[in-house]
Amino acid sequence: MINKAQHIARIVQNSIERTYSVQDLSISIERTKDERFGDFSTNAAMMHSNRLKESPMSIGEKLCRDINKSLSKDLLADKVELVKPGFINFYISKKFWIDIFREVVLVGKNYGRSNTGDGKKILVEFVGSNPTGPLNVVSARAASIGDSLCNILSFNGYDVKREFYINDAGEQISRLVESLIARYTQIHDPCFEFPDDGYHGDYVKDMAEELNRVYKGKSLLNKIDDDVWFRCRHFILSSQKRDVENFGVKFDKWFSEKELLHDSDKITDTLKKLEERGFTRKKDDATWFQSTKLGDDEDRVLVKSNGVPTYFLADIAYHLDKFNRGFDKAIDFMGPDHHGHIGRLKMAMKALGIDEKWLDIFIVQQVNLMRNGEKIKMSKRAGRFETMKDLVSEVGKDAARFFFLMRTQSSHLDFDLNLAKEESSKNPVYYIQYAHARLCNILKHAEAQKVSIEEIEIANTELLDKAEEVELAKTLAGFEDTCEARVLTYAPHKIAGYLLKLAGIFHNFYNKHRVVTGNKELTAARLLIVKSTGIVLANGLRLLGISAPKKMQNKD
RNA sequence: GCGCCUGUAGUUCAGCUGGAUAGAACAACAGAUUCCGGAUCUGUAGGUCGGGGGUUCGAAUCCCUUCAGGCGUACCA
Repeated sequence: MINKAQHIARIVQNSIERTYSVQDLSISIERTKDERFGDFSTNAAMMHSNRLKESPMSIGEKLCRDINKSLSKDLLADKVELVKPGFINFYISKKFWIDIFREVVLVGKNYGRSNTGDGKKILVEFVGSNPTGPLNVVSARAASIGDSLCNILSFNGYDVKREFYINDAGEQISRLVESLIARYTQIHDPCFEFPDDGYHGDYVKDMAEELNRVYKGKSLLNKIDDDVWFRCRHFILSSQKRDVENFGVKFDKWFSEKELLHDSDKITDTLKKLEERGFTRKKDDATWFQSTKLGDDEDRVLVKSNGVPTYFLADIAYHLDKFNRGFDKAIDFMGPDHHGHIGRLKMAMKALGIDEKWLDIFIVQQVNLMRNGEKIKMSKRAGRFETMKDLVSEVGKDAARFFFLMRTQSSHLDFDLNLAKEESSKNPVYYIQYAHARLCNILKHAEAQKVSIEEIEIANTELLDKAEEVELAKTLAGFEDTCEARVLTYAPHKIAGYLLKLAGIFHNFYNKHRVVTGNKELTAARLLIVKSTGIVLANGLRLLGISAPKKMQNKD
């Protein structure tokens, strides 16, 4: 399939060559936002007005005349027109658009797929957190965005791996173990004091109960017990795994900071490498990364004065490990509290001689849960905070994912719980899913009327000339551009927006035109529309990790 | 103090590398259905793109400045 925009760019380029004998002028072709300006437009006449030493309108006029002359009508465009400041607008012929319905049905599940990635290996790290408690709503947001991005990258020919980084080394988990032992001790001695900076959540009490079944009241105080540590980590991690799985995300690897970095030589190797490259220095018994050499305000600690490596050093080692595993690119999604970390990590990569473009890091911004128009206060210290699990059980996986995917990751999101739960047209997820269910129902109805698949496949598309039909064709054609990785790589929300638009156009079409009628030929042609729309909706929803139901559940 | 994110309709947000009269959803108001699911559709109204400068054929978009909100600025992770 020839890309329409490229096709038009070629035409314009040729015309410039003929008219001005100038080559190598870059031409950009855009889809117009407004129908009145045709389907595609180019600003070439304005862009190159300086170089050609002529006014935009004058250039445009010449090009337009030339293009019109060379364009045979049945090819691509009905009309080419010059407008006001100097835009040249192309009106694509209906027939050219209508062909898309058959193409979509032929390509099916693969419609929208591309090979721009060319098998390049990409590692996407997201959600990853301390195993110190249940995953929260920001993790859920990261899970939606990260997972969907992976789907989109795969769809565009990249070889994608999903990875979850477990921060199971360091202070935080030690503090959790401390809290756990305190809760455990409290079972037998209610007066036992709980540490101020401990983890207050109820899940710690649940773990303590479980611990009690094993240790049966034996004192665990004044003793750092590997077994308790291990049980604690296991308890948290398996619940996190369950949450993520229920959210429809499958990680290729759960990367343990402790096992795979600290218990190996990777940390010391990384440190050695930084030393060799002249980026470390000693001060106050600690080892520092000389990030000031790369423009940072101050140097950063790699190894604390007590000899323990920092999270920062471990993360450098982790990323070096990713690089050594042969990935062409790494993408990280981090929580809003990590943003100070980004610059430093990138500097460290630079210090190690890794190309800056190899690593992209994005911040997934915070989430405010709204109920009845009011913000829900989250307090991690008090142990009350909205978890991913609660969110999914309250609004469902599909709604949760869609709401997160409607927005760019950088926006501070207000999540409206009431709206997400509502089973009505106000709720965009249901709106899209209903479009899919509705069209499945039409196909089922047609089947009952004994319309065969063969009839649909050989349908006469020339019968399709209604405005709503052409609009659907144009919109379906737009799915390819929407999926194109270049535009879309870090913006799954565009798929969500696209699906919403497509669903709306379909509902409109449905209301204006009856599909299954006594007119067999027209019925077949319209069923082709229905079928292709269904394919595109399903493909889009699949990229978002949201189901495309054949029928909607009854309200009551 | 410094750094990052955000500021667009009553509300929540789109707006791709600058483009033509700044879009959508929800809320508001007015309408549509003998028939494939009304969980639907159509229409109306709603804006000094936080403010002020600059760059150019042309700015919500780029640059400078200023105001407001959030976050970060640990030998925590």
